[in-house]
Amino acid sequence: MRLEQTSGRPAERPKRDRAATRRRLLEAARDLFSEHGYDQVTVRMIAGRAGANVALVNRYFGSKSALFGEVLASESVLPHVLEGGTADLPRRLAEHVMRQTHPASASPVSSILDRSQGNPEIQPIIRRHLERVLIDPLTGLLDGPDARLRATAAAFVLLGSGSVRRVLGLADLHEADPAELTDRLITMFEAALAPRPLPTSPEGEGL
Amino acid sequence: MRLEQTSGRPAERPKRDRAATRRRLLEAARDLFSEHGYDQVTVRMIAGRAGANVALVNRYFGSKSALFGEVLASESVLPHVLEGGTADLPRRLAEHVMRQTHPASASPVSSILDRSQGNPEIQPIIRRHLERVLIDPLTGLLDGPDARLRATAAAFVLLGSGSVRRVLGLADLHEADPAELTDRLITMFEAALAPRPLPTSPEGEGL
DNA sequence: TTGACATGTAAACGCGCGTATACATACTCG
DNA sequence: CGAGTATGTATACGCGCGTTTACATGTCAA
Repeated sequence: MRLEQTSGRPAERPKRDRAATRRRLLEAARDLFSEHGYDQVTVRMIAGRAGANVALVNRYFGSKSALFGEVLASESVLPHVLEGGTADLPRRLAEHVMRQTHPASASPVSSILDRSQGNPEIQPIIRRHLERVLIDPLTGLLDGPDARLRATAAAFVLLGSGSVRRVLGLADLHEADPAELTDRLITMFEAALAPRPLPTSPEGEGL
Repeated sequence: MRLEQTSGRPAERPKRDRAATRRRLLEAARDLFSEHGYDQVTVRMIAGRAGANVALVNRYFGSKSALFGEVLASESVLPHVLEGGTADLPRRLAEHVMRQTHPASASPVSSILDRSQGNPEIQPIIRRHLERVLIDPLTGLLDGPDARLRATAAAFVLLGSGSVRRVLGLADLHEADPAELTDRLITMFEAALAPRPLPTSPEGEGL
């Protein structure tokens, strides 16, 4: 009774294509959430961009927040950053942050998380996603004590760069020498992730 | 029936007291914005807590967003953190972050900024405030090159800790040894603020 | 005392939102 | 074909929001 075709060959898609419409809605939602954040995007905007009717959002996803959850579930925040062991991890994290400073290469989910943190309705969704794709894998990657704390400290920098991008804008970041900013981020991630806190500089080292 | 005639001493406040009402509205707004963030607070909630009529919000402040701006302007984010030179600065910043992890001692404005970053209507207000009370003073405090970039890198950690608090919650932070987390934050701020990027660890140092 | 003004109140406006309902049309298959 | 269903559409509901308007009442000076 479903749309399972009984024949072996792929049937011609009908003009009315549930799967395709659903996919278009999901992609439209991803793009819009990524650009404007959850609260600023209306279901009518999503339907409009997908070329679909508003009611289909609720028909296919149940609610706006459920659609948001599906968008997050369908994407991964840190594509390859967490693969490859810990040797080069601070550098890979730093380069990930640098990548987010160019909208063209920023990952949609990073932008979504940057821009959608306000609404309490989706806070548990965001929290679970962040733990699932960032905190938990990163914790698992780390040896030594306090792995979860160290992963959380690294999240300070990752999420903080998002706040800075959104609130302060990209101008300051683009004026900087990318190599130097990368190096600075690497040492910040090293300080966050080190098994034990790194020794602090002698007081008064000139800043 | 005037009991209090005009006299030399400060007259009794009238039952209808513009200044006091305004102040109550401002304080109610500060508390509510701090607890729930801009979007989640309605002008009716503010008026209710202040024991005032809704229309007075607009009469005295013009609009909800203007009231928000006044709240920010009336408070300082980093009370004494930026006073006292650079010698102990990373430690003072780290301790400021630690203080925010206990709601009782968190500064209202930090909470407001944590929770109100989504709405584009107030984004310029937040941006200006953050530059005025954080980025600019911090930049001025730093010697050496790239002062503004280094201040921005420190803002990564400051704002990131806010995101983590709001999204991930305080549980992970409270489970940690405060002294160790403080030390870790100190080294992270040192890495952010150092005149030149600190040397990176030899690759493969065990994480 | 009285009239003008400052302050506070009550009620509604207009809007956009997420969502639900009732209907229309394309497709499938006996 | 023709019934039955999957898919899409048009429209409205109900609500809460920020804001505005019209009015009431306390205050103070002349």
